[in-house]
Amino acid sequence: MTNSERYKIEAKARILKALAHPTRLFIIDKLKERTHCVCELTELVGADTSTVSKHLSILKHVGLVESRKEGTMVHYSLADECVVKCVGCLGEIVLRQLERQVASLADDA
Amino acid sequence: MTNSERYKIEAKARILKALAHPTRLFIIDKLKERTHCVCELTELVGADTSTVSKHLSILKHVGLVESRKEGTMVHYSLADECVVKCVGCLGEIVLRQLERQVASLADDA
DNA sequence: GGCGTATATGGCAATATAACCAATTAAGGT
DNA sequence: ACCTTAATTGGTTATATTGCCATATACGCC
Repeated sequence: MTNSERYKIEAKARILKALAHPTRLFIIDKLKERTHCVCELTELVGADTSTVSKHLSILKHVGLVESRKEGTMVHYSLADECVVKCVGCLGEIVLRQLERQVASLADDA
Repeated sequence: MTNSERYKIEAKARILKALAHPTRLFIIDKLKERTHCVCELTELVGADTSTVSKHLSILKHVGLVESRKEGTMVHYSLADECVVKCVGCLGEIVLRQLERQVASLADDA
C-alpha cells in the first residue's frame, strides 16, 4: 500500500467513525434540510447541550459540517452534500437487509 | 421520531461503525475486486489471523460481507454492492477536503 | 487415529468513546 | 457593570474497541 492509499483509507475511516453514531446521523439528517443552531439541535436530540456540542465538534473536526457564529448562537450546516448520498446508500443497504429478513421469515412459514 | 426512524438510524449507525476502521475499509476494498479467503486477507493486511478474522466477523455481523466455506478455507465476498458506492462518496469527500486544503495553502502563499 | 493447515473464539491489557455535571467563555440586553 | 442565554470545555465514570496470544474447532490427508 502506498502512503497516499494509506492516507486516503485513514481519512475515510476517520469520517466514518465520526458518522457512526445514532445522534450524529440524526444531526446530519436534520442539517440536510437546513441550517440549525446548537439549541435547536439540542431540543431535537433531547440530550444535554454539552453532549450535542461535543457531537457537533466531532462532525466539524472531520469536515462534515461547518459552523457560523451569529451573535450568541452558532449555526451548523453541512459542509459537503456528498454525505447525503453516502447516508442514502446506507439506507438502501438497510432496506435490502430488511427485505431479505422478511423473505427468510416467509420461507420459514 | 418514530420507532421505524429510530430503527433505521440505529441500523445505519451499526453499519457505519463496522465500516469505520482502516483495516476493515481495506478489506472491503479488496473484496470489491473479488472474493478472498481469510489467509489471503491476513497476508494483505499484515496482522494476526485472529485479528483479521475478528474484523471479518464484525463486517459479516452487520451484513456487509458474506462467507462461503470450502474445505478448510472460508471465502469472503461483498454482500451488497451498495457499500462500494457509499465508500466512493467518502472518497469524493476526502478529495474535496484535500483540494480545499491545497487552496488555502495557496492563499497563504 | 494422528498431523498440519485454515479459521474462530476467549481472555487480557491498553486505549478510545460517551454521557452527564460543573465550570468557563462569549455576546446581548438592561 | 450585571444578568441571562448560548455554546464550549474539563472532569469523571461506565462502557466499548482493538490487537495479540493462547486455545479450540474444522477439515483434508496420510
